[in-house]
Amino acid sequence: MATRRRITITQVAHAAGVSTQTVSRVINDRPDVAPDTRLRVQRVISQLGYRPSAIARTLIHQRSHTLGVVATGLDYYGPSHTLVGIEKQTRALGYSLLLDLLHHPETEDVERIINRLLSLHVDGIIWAVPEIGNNRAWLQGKNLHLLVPIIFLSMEPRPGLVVVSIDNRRGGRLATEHLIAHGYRHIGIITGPLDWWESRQRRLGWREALEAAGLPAAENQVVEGNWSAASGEQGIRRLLAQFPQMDAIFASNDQMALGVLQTIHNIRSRFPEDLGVVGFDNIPESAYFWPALTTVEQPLIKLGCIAVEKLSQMIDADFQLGAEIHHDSVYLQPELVVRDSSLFHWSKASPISMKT
Amino acid sequence: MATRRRITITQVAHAAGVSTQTVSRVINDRPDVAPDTRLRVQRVISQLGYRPSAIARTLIHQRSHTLGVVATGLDYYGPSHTLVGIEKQTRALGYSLLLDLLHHPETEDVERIINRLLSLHVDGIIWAVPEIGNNRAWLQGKNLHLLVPIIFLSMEPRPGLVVVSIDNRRGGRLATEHLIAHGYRHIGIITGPLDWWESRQRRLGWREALEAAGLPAAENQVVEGNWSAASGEQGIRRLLAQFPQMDAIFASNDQMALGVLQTIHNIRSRFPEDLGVVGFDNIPESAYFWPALTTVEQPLIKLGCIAVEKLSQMIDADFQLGAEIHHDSVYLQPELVVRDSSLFHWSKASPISMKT
DNA sequence: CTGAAAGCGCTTACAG
DNA sequence: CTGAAAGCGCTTACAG
Repeated sequence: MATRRRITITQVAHAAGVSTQTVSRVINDRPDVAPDTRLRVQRVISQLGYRPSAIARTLIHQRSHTLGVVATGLDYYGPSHTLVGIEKQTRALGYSLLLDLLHHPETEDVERIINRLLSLHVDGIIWAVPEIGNNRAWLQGKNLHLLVPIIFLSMEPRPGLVVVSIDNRRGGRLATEHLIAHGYRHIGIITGPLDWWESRQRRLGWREALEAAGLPAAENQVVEGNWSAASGEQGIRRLLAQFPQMDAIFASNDQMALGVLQTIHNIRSRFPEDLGVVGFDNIPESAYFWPALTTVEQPLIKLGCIAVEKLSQMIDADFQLGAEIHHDSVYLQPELVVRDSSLFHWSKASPISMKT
Repeated sequence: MATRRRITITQVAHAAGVSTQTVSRVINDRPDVAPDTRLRVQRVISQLGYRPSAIARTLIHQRSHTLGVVATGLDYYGPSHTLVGIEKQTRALGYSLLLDLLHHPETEDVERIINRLLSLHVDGIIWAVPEIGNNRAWLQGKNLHLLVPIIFLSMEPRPGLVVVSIDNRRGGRLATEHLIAHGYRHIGIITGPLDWWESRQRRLGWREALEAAGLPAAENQVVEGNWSAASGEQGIRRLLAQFPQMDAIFASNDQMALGVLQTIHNIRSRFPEDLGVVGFDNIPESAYFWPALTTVEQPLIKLGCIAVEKLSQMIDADFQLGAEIHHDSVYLQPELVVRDSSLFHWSKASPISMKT
């Protein structure tokens, strides 16, 4: 075993009968090498299968061309989709990606993770963990900037931090305004867990839309879910009890909306003639719910891309490779996707949903 | 800018008035350090916020404690769930994870990716890309073993390679046997893309079950999908036309099953009284489809964990840290999850699906 | 118990 | 156009 040996520049130099500097010049495409020398070296390189060590280069250049991403909840559509965007742009900009998943995003020991990332010389960090409860407390007193450029996803803007978020509040407003525009007047909400910043933002949007329309937005119209379809089911049952005049519901994600739809089918006492339903996320499945779900689409891939893009600019500025840029936080706008679930009498509809 | 400076061992040594060796001994918990020296050094370390460079250590030890994972399709449940398992076990074993996503898993230039991973000194690679068409051709002629330990997920076993897979064939059989046991006799299938090895395995299981029961498994019972709900819809429509006596259907994943369910609702000409439906994957949503979907659950987290576990053993053997182990390929067994969609007359059911 | 020397794989001045 | 020397941050023998 372990006949596995890394070919080094020294071996290449030796085999080609030149110094390591010359090999280095060839690798890095420097012009100051005699054409035949270059050719000879190149031949030896491909013959030996020489691969320059990025690790050694990191040590010299004090730059690893590696980014660290800290994420969580990859079993949900939002986080995994965001990660795809992050990875894509990371690669496009020539970086490698170190992945860290939190299993307890509210409580996990953040210190240890950052330390590991720093010991690996990452050039920057993407903090893709949702803001939950007090899980930003570790930011207090820390002077992160002095350690490494870092960009945050989906959290409340804070002075001194660069944050890229979806405008969840706007999303909640879009969903609710749509329902109002279609004649619904008694609109309940199943929120996400309310210690999530994003959940509160969506609820805020819901409330603003109702108030702007002069409609009630009372406590009995609100139920808290936990993003799961099961909590959507519990939510709708509770709402039916405490808000019987309800004629529409904004579920804060598509899974919970799905739970609502199934429950309506199962109960089939009062509806389903006239309960409007809007979700949030536009997961690929939602177009095939029964009825097809009206929902709010978030530009998640774009979110990941822009985060990496900005982080890269911060890094470059740090290395003085680019102009000094002012780094503002950014909000990306979600979009409403209208389908059958928010149109009156969808349950009777059949031509509406027919595809060819 | 760039007042950001990494604290080095030299600075710590200087500040503590000792040599770098002594600092090194303290960091690595060596016993041969005078108690007061140790204390003094430790204090300087935490005061300065010194973080030993994993990069420098990699160079010396010829071991990075980093694994590379090459994956794809993270927007689907299977791949992202598998990644969660991989990351979890990677962390548990003290490794870091370098993530590479392929955007064109059938054609992408694999050489470049492996080269990058090798230049980053990964200790091992997890190849979590499904086997599609000829996308294992690059294995030919390569002596990967000589480069780095590598483990493959979900592909046809090949001599000399270590592979960990879900037993998709068994899964297809489970699904079909279940339908047969519940009285269905004319069972169609919507397969995944047939250039996927996993799709073919699931179809094989379907066929075996039918043949074992003396039931027909003819070409007109088979339609090829592409994993999307939309292709499920197209699939069921085609099947209805070419296999009109069909009374049940095995959709090779839950998304396609969802497309089937919605289409049945939309058409509502012949059924839905009596079409049994079974999916594959057990995505969290499937319990809330209408009707709740019977499906086949794959132990994906476990798949990821076991892959990393085995890879780690291969690495240790390579470094002669452990005994020489014989590395067999492994099949993990999926399990059937029975819900309403495969029980007669589910569409009339309501008490069945009632939850409290 | 402690430290001067050499080296991991590479690159950056510097000298010729 | 080319190479000997020094160094990135750390550790491993080796000597005391």
